[in-house]
Amino acid sequence: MAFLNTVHLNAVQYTQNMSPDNHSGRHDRASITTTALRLLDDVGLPDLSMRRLATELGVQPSALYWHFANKQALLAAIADRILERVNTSRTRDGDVVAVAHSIRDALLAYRDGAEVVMSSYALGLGADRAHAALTTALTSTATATATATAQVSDRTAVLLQFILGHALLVQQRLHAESYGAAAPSADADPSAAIESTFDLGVRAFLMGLPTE
Amino acid sequence: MAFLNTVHLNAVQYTQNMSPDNHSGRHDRASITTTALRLLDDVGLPDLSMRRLATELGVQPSALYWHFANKQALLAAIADRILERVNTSRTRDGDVVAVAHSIRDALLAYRDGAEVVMSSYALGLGADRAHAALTTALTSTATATATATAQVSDRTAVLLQFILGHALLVQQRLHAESYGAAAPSADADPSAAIESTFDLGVRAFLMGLPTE
DNA sequence: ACCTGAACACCGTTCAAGT
DNA sequence: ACCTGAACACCGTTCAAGT
Repeated sequence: MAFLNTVHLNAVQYTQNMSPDNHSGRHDRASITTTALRLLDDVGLPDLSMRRLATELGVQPSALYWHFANKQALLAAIADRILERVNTSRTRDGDVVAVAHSIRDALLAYRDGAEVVMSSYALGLGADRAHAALTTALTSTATATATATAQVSDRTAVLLQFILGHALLVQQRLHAESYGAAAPSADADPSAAIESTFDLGVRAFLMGLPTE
Repeated sequence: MAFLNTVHLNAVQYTQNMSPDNHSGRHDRASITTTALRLLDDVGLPDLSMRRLATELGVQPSALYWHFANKQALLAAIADRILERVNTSRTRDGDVVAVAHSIRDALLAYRDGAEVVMSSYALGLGADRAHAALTTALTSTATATATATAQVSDRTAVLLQFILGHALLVQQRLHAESYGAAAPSADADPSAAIESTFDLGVRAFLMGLPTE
């Protein structure tokens, strides 16, 4: 449940010692991405427009198109940033559950993070880090030691699909609740149900793997 | 693989013997939804605007707001229509795999169908039919006969998340390919890999269920 | 190298007024 | 009951021109 409390409460980490809204000097892809990620977390994806980001940066909208080919390219850079949080330290010992949780937490750490990453991933951009971490963990999993690379690739896709689908629904439900729409399931503790649902999904997947 | 060939090739089924683009008489929610679904399949979600739909109907954009409160309400009606294809005949004998395939096929039968249904489902609208079919099938499954209703609800959510996540990625990848973007996995036969990935996911889920 | 200014072709939504 | 006409407050993107 802890992840639900920290949503929307990110302190942006600056990679440079430079103000994100650089009203004096010029901008580059990194600083623009930093400001865009903070803006995403503040206002959400529907309100993250190129024009609004330009205003935030103290620049004309057209200036952004010198740094990024289009809005989708900007979103891919944001997706990369979001997944930098994925903890790759436990991938080597094959702790698939831990990696799945790390990816899930990275997606939920920023407002609409799952949607941004999913759309970029579908376009073949942005989710390389998550994909690689899962593949490494699955490859070194005990049940999969004698498994062909093609099958590992399939399993990575299955797990990533579940994680993305799960995070997407969680965040869209959060968004729906903030608009006062009624959720279909009338559970007593929805956040606990969500947490156990995620664990159930990941473990069901792992237990269902053939042990040949 | 058959489903991939029939994507984008829908002949719209008219529930009334009435032209969908009713340029003479007046419109109602049903006829507007029919035209909107055809337009969605023709041009895709990003190009399905209220203004374009109004033009298709031979009407001013503002006319649509007499029938639907806003665009989201229209999309929920479309989501309901898409899921009318879900085959509910096999839910009673607990064939979860068949139901999962039926939902998947319904989502893939219209362009961007998964995205429309997912966003509506997250808002608590539109996916009741899919949710109910899965719940019925899981309840009458052999491995779940002695399972509490709360657990069935969790499992329904897990499976639906996987199905929606899977269909969403498949369709976004189709969309990406039409724009010439390179997919990250360089598989020999991607459509066959997708099909087996889906089966793997559903079966892994079912085999992972406790048999208590 | 990086940005401005101005334009193009669009959006969703509201609301008085018509029939 | 159903729709028009007109407006409001926006979009993403391009491109010549500036520094």
